[in-house]
Amino acid sequence: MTITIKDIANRAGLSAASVSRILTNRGRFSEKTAQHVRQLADEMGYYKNQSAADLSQKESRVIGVLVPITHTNFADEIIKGMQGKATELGYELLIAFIASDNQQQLKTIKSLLSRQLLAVVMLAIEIKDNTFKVLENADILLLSVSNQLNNVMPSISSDNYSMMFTIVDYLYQKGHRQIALIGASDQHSTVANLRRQGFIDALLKHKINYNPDFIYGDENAYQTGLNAIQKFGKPLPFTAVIGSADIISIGLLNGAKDAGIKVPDDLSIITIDGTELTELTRPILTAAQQNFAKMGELAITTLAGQKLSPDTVVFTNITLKQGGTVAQLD
Amino acid sequence: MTITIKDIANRAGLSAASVSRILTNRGRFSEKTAQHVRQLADEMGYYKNQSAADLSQKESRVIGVLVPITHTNFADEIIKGMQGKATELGYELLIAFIASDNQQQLKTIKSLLSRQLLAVVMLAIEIKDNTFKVLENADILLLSVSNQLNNVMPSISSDNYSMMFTIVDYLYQKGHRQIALIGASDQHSTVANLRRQGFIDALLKHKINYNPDFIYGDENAYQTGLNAIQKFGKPLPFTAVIGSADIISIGLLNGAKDAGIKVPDDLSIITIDGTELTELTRPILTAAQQNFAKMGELAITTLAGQKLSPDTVVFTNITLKQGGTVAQLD
DNA sequence: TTGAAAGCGGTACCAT
DNA sequence: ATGGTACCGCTTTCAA
Repeated sequence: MTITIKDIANRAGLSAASVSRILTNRGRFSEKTAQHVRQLADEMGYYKNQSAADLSQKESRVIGVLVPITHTNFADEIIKGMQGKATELGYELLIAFIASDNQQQLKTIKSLLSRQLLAVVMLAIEIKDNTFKVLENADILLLSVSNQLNNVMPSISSDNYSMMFTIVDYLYQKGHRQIALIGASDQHSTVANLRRQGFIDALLKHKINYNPDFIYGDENAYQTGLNAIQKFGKPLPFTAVIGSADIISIGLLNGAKDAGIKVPDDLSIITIDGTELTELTRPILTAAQQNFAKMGELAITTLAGQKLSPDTVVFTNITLKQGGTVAQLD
Repeated sequence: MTITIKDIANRAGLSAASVSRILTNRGRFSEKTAQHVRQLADEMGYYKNQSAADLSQKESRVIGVLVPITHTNFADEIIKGMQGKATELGYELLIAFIASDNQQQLKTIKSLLSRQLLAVVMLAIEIKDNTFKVLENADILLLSVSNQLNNVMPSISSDNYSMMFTIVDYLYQKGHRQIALIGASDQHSTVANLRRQGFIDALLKHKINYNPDFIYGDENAYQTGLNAIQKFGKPLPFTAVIGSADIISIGLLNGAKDAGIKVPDDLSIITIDGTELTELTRPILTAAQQNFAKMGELAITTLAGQKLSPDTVVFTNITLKQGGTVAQLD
């Protein structure tokens, strides 16, 4: 038998209403009885039945978080950021891992929607159209984190366009003129589109005509990096390469090693993301590091503020983190 | 205004009771009205209010999962395994990331216990005593996954003792006689204790007296691997080393590289865990691979079966996965 | 400051 | 096959 508010009320010689008020710190009560009740609750091993509370209160403070089940190692950092702020502001996170499989996706979403949620936050999810419809119809706050989605729903992310200027400027200043971009070719991804456009424009700014062949690979995978090196062969037609995710860059690094290409002497690599993974390679990867923890925090504060419209776009800073994979050319 | 079962009942000219029966597939009803109701529910955008359902039904099908917030990359694999089976058997997972900080730990647990849960599954968590007390008093099913905890609570894990025989036998057969074990020195961890004991006994079986100095490092961290190499210097007093986790082994590998020690020529490395991380190194790490996905599946089926006692111990298989970090000595 | 009572949305028992 | 109803545990008005 589980302990309810009534049990406490009986023992304390009070009504359930009073106990409720005390335990939730709402309304008026005397501090003296309150102390007694709190102690009693503790002794008796009472835990609020949140389902009952949710049912009774109209407003919910639960935020659903959709995390792609395909391991993206930065999701942890975002969640960590959200978690901290959520605890601080009194929100709860309901984390659900979501498969890429359409059928399963719907099932997960529906079960999520069965809990009354304040909002649903999607981490780096490329959402399927029909799944999106379901969420939209459910009339619930939506927020995309780390995946910039202009005008579809509000999002918190890095400024992917200007990020490319930071990267290209850096490489240019290091003497690089032939630069490739790997893993941002997906035509259907807003992020990839922005990165390609920023890449091209940044090159033009330096009066470099970009070579379309140097933009390659549309999948966010280790294999994409390996493939890229194989495709371009040895010697490589460029001196520097930008990996659109850490895992891609590690593929580039290992591919280079396998092909007898020295990093950074024969090839410079700069990676986008800059998660812990970048510390595990030799040399350590130079990175345009995204501020994932900050994204997580902002996700919560933004939702708490509730000033959201589909074209709300919040940017977090990026940091150029020096590793050992970019050489200075003479 | 959210759609309730009553709204549907009104529109269909039925009672709430009937709609409930139909939507949950319980009790008797005619297929004809059922079809109508289901369609109506769909059209009206109805989602069951799970809180109400939970409150009404005494039994819950929600399983809480405690995941350490410190990035352990195998947690994902376990969760994936749980997720699949859970969906299949009609359970829901409530995932909560838990900090190592005592204060926050309690807060998380309490909020978890506020949802009526069928069980709490702990992934690789070294739980603090007082936190454990809270869980124990809450009178809820407990299960530890991947962290073998003999006689404290039921657990699903690899057989850490016999695993060491597999590893040592393999190294012995490859000609190694001087073997070190890194990252299993924590005296308070059952897993570490079992690994050390298994290591020692496996060596004895081959008539090798173990050298206590060769057991080093108690933290599950990249740095532990780096430190180990530094500590033993060059040339190393052993020909092979066992890393007690992938991240440690990567530290060993990079530490060796930094010190000019060639792997596997000068040093053989075998790692315990065998997650995706092991594919990212050069050479690829040879691993005693744990079956994390299976652990996840078993966690759910075991809970579904409910035949649990504190001394229930379920083992999953381990696989020796050949990489390029173990050399054959002559 | 405290209590009585209605109600949140479903479920399940007992009638019909 | 369907409907009426009590109830799950908590919150919240309103009255005392």
